[in-house]
Amino acid sequence: MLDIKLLQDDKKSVEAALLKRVDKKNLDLNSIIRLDKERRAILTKKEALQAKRNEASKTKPDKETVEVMKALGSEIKNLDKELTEIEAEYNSRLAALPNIPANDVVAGGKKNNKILDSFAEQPKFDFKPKDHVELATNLELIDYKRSAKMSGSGFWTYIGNGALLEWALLNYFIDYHRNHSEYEFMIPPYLLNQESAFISGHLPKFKEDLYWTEEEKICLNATSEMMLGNFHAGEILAKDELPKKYYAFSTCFRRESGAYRTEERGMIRGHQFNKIEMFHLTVPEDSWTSFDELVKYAQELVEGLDLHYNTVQLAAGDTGTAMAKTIDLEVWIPSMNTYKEVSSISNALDYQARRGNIRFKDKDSKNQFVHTLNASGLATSRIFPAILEQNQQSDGSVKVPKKLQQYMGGLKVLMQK
RNA sequence: GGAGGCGUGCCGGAGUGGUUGAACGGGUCAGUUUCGAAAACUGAUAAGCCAGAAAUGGUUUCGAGGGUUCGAAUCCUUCCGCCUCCGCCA
Repeated sequence: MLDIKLLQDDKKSVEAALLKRVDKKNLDLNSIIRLDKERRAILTKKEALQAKRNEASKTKPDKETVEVMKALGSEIKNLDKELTEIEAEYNSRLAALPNIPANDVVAGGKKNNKILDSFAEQPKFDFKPKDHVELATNLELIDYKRSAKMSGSGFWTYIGNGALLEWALLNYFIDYHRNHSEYEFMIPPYLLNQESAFISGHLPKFKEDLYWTEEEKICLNATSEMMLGNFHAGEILAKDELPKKYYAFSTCFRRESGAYRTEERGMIRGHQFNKIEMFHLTVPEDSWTSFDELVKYAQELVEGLDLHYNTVQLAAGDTGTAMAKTIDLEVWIPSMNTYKEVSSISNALDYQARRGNIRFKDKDSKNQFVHTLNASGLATSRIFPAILEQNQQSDGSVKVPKKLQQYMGGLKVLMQK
């Protein structure tokens, strides 16, 4: 949610910034400003009448006054109705505006994404490399077939050493975060209500991408960012409580309806995957420092596994609605001859905090919105195939990254039984 | 699943239709006092919105929504949350 005052005061620069990510024909700031004007006019009128009524109601009124107030009451009611309608329209239009991209975020869509950095060499194979589905099946790490039987396509079961590898990854992530004592570990519920999904910015836009229960109006989380963003909703934090830094584990659920399924085989895009998410709440002046820290931590996690990946700054149009700036870490998937996101690091500035009404008292005891940031740290579902594919050897075996071996009873190589 | 109770400010806790944004107590902050501190005393201490350059004024909010009324924290209603007892399951 953007600040309406920003629109009122400096429509031109807001518009210019938003055009970096939205088509001109889809951007109508004037109507929002107009609705806001109308809204305030009616509100002022209504409040004047209410003041009159309150004055008369301070003591028991006489018969005559009661009659006058009756009429006044119905007038207030009418204004109120009018106001409710305008506000609904106003709010939904304002809420639909995406965040203002940061200054250094370039305009346009995916094709304008820019590689900032690249880690390690792209592995070369002197044999025909297999894709991760084949590797995982041959090495009996994952059972795709039986999973489809039980749950449908897009689900998988980790079996044996595969389950061990998955768990090793999570342990590696968690142990890494545990070294940073200011971070608090969280395991939130996986189901959340509609209001929370709105606050996190996933409603209304991503309704179709979430799994909803039939009876109750709650959905499975698509990322624990949804939970962490809501954890402090409605609160006013003390300044010395900030920054708050969390890392949370959750299994994430996404319908991915109609998406990409054919080329993205196996576990590149599934309905269920495991993820550790980092999340910061900061004072505004510190949020970019936090951003750099999150980028660094996410990078260190991938680098610890010796995987070749790129650090990519997203163009405005490819950045999530709520975010002012996003950097993705994209790991090399040889079979697809492409790079796939394993971590997305974003600064939402006050956009989410405004929706969630998360504030802090500044040094003048004024309440200000906090800034929120999130970053995967990391999701397993793309790291797992990257490990299989990048570390495969000519005999079909796969080397276990050094950092993971301690979590797998010293196992160094995954081999066919 | 059945029966009952409860939801008020940072916290505890009054308040059952008329100057109640809310008694009282605690906390916190500031001041007085003190060499300093404690104690005591005095004062301050919610948020949103609207108008205003500001001072300030207005308005809304007592779990959330709707209703009754000239007037609602107080009455009705729906929803949400919490608690207790019984049952059921582990």
